[in-house]
Amino acid sequence: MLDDSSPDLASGLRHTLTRLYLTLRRNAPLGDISAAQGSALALLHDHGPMRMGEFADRESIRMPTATALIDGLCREGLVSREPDPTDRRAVLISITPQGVDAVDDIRSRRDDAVTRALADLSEAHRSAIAEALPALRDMQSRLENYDRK
Amino acid sequence: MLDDSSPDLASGLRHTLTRLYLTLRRNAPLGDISAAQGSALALLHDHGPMRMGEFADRESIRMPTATALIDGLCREGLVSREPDPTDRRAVLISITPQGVDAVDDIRSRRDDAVTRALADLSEAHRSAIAEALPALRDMQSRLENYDRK
DNA sequence: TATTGTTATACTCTATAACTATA
DNA sequence: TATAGTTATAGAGTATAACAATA
Repeated sequence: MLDDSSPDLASGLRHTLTRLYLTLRRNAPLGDISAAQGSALALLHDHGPMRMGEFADRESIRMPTATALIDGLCREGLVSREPDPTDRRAVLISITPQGVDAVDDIRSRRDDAVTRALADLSEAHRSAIAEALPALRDMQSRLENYDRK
Repeated sequence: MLDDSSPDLASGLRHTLTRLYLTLRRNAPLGDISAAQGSALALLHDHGPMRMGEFADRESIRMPTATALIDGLCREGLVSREPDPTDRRAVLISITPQGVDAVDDIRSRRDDAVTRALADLSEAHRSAIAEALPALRDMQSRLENYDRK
């Protein structure tokens, strides 16, 4: 019988989550774009336009790093920069339609890999995962909140 | 009613797994060591000594990259290199006791974060996760095998 | 000749420090 | 004077190409 609150559950879960993510990443690689670019595009895709400084904060990188990263993405047409009309020191960075396509593409390739793996599972295993998904979401939001403790 | 085999389950699971991993990484950062170093140490910790070429293959990096990465870890005393007694062209790289400590330390800090999040969940959510863990392991091993399709 | 690894070189991502322009 | 970003410079991680040593 499994003891829910044991460190074994936490350690087993940590290990499995880590391997699942890394395997998924390996299964559907980013291809042309780097990990830093992929993360930047996903943020701009999900959050919408933002200032350079907010982008740097959310990506946990420094401003000069953000400048260089965004410059590269602009050169490739995946991101665009506009002066902020309310503050002439600032710039607003946005994902382009081409950038949206790049994010959607990688996500759908990863979804396909997960769909295939789920289809190969037993019905019992598949439904166990379906029933745990809300609990995993709950755990994720709690972990996220510890960040700003 | 949730349709287990729907793309929605795959997409929701992919999203939650991704966020869980990234949040966990952010919650318990590697600190002094880089991501590449952490991955290298985890591999050597779990697999044991190996040749430079096998290390490069398993990390999906090129040999010159592996040489530089291992050189850095050697300088920090986390990894050691020995000539392979059976083939004088080759070297065997191993994790040192200090490197083992570094891996154990980061893993235990991540386990602590997961333990805390699990403890904060409802009993129903915690047991849903406990019951899904074998299914998640099953899914992970299937995804891993697709890699060598 | 084929294999194992290293050296030389270059590009990206990361950082700190110093600078410019605007508030 | 403080804030938003950029430029200058440096270190780590990545790659390809060319090389050295050994099988």
